[in-house]
Amino acid sequence: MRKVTMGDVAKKANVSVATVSRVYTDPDKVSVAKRDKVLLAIQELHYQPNVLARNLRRMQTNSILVIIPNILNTVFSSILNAIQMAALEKGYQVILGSTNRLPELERNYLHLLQQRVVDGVIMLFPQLKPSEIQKSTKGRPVVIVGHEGSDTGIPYVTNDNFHSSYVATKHLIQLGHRSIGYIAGPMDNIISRERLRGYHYAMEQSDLEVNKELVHEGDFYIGSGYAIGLKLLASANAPSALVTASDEMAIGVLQAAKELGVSIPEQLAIVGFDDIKMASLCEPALSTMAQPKEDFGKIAADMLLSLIMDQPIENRQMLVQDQLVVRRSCGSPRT
Amino acid sequence: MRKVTMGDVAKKANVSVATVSRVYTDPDKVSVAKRDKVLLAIQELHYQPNVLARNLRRMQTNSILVIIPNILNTVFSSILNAIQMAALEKGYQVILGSTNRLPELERNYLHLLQQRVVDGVIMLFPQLKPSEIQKSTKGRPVVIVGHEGSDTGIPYVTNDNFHSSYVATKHLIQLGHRSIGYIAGPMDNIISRERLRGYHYAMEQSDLEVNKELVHEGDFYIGSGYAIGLKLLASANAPSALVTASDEMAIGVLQAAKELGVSIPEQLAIVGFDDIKMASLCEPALSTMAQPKEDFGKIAADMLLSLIMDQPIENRQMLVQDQLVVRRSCGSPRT
DNA sequence: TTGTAGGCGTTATCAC
DNA sequence: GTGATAACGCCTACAA
Repeated sequence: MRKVTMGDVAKKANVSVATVSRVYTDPDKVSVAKRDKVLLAIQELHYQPNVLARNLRRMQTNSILVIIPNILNTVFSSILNAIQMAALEKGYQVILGSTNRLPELERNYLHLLQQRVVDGVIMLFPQLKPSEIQKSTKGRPVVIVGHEGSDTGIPYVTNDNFHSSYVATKHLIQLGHRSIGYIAGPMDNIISRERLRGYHYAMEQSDLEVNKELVHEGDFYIGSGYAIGLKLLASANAPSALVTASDEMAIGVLQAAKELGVSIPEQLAIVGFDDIKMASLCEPALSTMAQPKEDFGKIAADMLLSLIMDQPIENRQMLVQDQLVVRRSCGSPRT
Repeated sequence: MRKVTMGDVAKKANVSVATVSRVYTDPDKVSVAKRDKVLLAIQELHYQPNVLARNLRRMQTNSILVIIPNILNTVFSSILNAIQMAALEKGYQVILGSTNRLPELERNYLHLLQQRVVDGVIMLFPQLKPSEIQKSTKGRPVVIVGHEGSDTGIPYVTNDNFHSSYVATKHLIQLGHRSIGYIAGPMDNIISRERLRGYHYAMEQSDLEVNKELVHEGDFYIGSGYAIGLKLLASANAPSALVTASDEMAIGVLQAAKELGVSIPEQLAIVGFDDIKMASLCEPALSTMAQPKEDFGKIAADMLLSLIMDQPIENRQMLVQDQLVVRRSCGSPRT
């Protein structure tokens, strides 16, 4: 069974290949009679257009690349999922680019854009700086999620980590806490730094002293939360409340607390960050700042597709709001 | 800045396009002198081969499609991740096909294979029957993960759900339990049925009666585990142990138990299925049957790539072993 | 409305 | 080892 091409269909339907092509690209320009003949021939021959040829001719692939730090993290994969849904709707394929946070891999993937393997790229929480991204994409369609584009003009959608962290800390202060600790993410990460700043600002605004011994640097993962939690809770002046820069670290603290017999939220109130799936299922359920993951994905996809199709974008700088999800771990007002 | 093509490079290097092409595809056939000239010209012009043209000419895309029920589930996404790593190593792109378990979407995605958008497909736990898959792929490269290919000859890699469920149940029996309940997955799912069979077989083999009131059908998700758990634990003849067909349902039972003041594992021993991330983090940590997710992915990818490259496959029917991971939730031997 | 024909940029098959 | 040149299958002026 040889490959059947447009020529075969044309012959069978007694028309030219142009007419067959038009049936796909612009059916209205074909008379009903011929259209039906063509459709019939397509059916009978089980013809499938060859997308490779079409791609070359149109110089596009109908696929986009999503560069993502790690698909095992539900924050990232939720965004990815939203992107895929939006893309599917418009007939675009999604190519997966998992980087494990290696800048080198990000660069590699960006290559696919230059080689025209994809029509556009969405970068989730990239390691590369916007300026470098700009340099290696040369004006081709890119959207950044989770960071600003600085002065490159690259469209982006992000949340405000400074503000969200401020809100989380403020919530604990309003519950009556005065000795509030903080577990940060790695300091080479801008998101970590922004979140730490938000904590500091909230404390300062309420005239609360930040005790340096209550502020530690973790790595976002559960193990560091556990280790720091053990240290923090065993010390003489343990805090009465804690903000962590990720839910995983908060859950690590939960485990440490359980081990030390520290009851949560009575003896220690906690607010995490991210609203991963586990946050609602752990014991006690974790209060947390939730990013609007679906919005992130949907907005980014829409932006990118507009870029690809040369449609105007209303707003190239989108800011979405995180939401404080109050569960049991932060307790009720202190008396 | 116009697009630069192979012709431009050829002109600049004073060679034919054929030679330029060879520098990419078969460098050994080009004299060192000319090769260097070409390489230099490529550098100077910042030439990037146009993959679209290459694809058309070679009639391949260097990308594979992974059809996956849901990327938010860590069992699936771990496999996807392993596939992506293996594919990347061999220069293949991974296209994501999330279906939310809709057979209709699976069919749609399979279309991409016929249209040559991808060189091959890996289907993770497909809804479609092997016979239907065979029909719509017509001998093009496909690999199934998690089900057998029945008599279609489609290569597959799967685990033995019957046996694994047998092992899980047997473990509880050996700990001294005699009244063992079971929460099954949806019965229209073959995996659910196999797991249920394994439970029955283990009971039978040990001359234990299966009490029908202790066997319930859930939907794999946490909510159903919770609901069934409440019912089961409140009843007069609650079991002393429980096997669930998924970790999520087991965690639902954990929540129900906490609410009812039933202590785990003392009053109820539990073994789950899947070893999702939460299993090791919940309280108490969950004993569970773990699928070898990395193996699944790696094997499937290697099979598919062999298929694509027309290399012989050692074994088209691969069986991998699940592993019982013993944690606290199943307790110690009864006295 | 329909057909003709010239690319799209690469690779592969020939000769030389 | 190297260079012409003909595909690969489709799309789209342009002409009719």
